[in-house]
Amino acid sequence: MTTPDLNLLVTLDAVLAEGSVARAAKRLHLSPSAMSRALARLRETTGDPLLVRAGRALVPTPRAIELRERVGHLLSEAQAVLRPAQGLDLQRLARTFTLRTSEGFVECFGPALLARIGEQAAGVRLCFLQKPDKDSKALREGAVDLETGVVEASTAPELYTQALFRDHYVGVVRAGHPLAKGRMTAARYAGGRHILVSRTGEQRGTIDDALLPLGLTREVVTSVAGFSTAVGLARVSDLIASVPERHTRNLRQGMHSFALPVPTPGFTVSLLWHPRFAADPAHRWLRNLLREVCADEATDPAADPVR
DNA sequence: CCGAGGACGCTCCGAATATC
DNA sequence: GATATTCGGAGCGTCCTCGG
Repeated sequence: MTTPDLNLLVTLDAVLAEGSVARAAKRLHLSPSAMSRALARLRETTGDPLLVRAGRALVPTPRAIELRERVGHLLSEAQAVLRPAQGLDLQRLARTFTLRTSEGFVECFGPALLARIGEQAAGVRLCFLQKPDKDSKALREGAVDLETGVVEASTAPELYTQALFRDHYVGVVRAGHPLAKGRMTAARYAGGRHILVSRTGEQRGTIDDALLPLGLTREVVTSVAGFSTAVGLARVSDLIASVPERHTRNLRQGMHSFALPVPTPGFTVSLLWHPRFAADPAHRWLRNLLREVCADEATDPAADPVR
């Protein structure tokens, strides 16, 4: 198998960005005919016309539209690889990173993360944003540097992801709650009054689905948009909150937490970022720091009272 | 083993032609 | 008229062969 001419990537990027053979030629300091020939080679290599005539202008094919962004990122990465290495000077690094995190992440991992940043790079600031939806637009546009969350089928395919830790649901009630004494059973759990956490306002969730095969239903008294609200409400009432274990570890202090008496699927919380940042040394440093912090918290045996 | 020289392929260019 | 495409020729690098 012959290696494709990688110089064609530069040509492809120029042609797709300009949408014109003449302008792409100008950009790369070639003659229009040379660019036309290069486009012909690209067409042969990709097996797609890439740009087709529409009146006087050329318009991109669906394949060309699909490639446009990918090629741009590939080139910027390749250029970063070929650039002379510039050591990352953390002492002098002055930069604000914007992180869009899942609920409870800041409360759980923020203190350790900020402490490490303070030690290593005092000029770095973090800006944590709420995550009202799963839309990847902010990452794509560069408004957000990093995101944490569960990777789903709807997650934008161009994003890079790395698993941070596994999490699962636990139940939590106030200290001295009747459920805090005795053995927890599915029937006792289902018999209580519950807080449902739903970002979208849905009236049932995975726990209701898990109770169904046991012939049980639970009474949902109220639904709230966030885990911290649910825990806060459970702290001052007789309501039961069912929340992710890792994300609410700090929030549940002084309360009674228990393993759910019904099997519910665990989930993996991942780090997500856009390819544009893949080769950025400062961004890479922050990604490593986040991974370290999450790994450390995961291996802290004193931190998990629920088994 | 090494250098010279020819064959070949690739890419470039300018000019001519096609298309809208 | 503006732009894209095709054509023929030129320059350059690589590969192969051959002689020293």
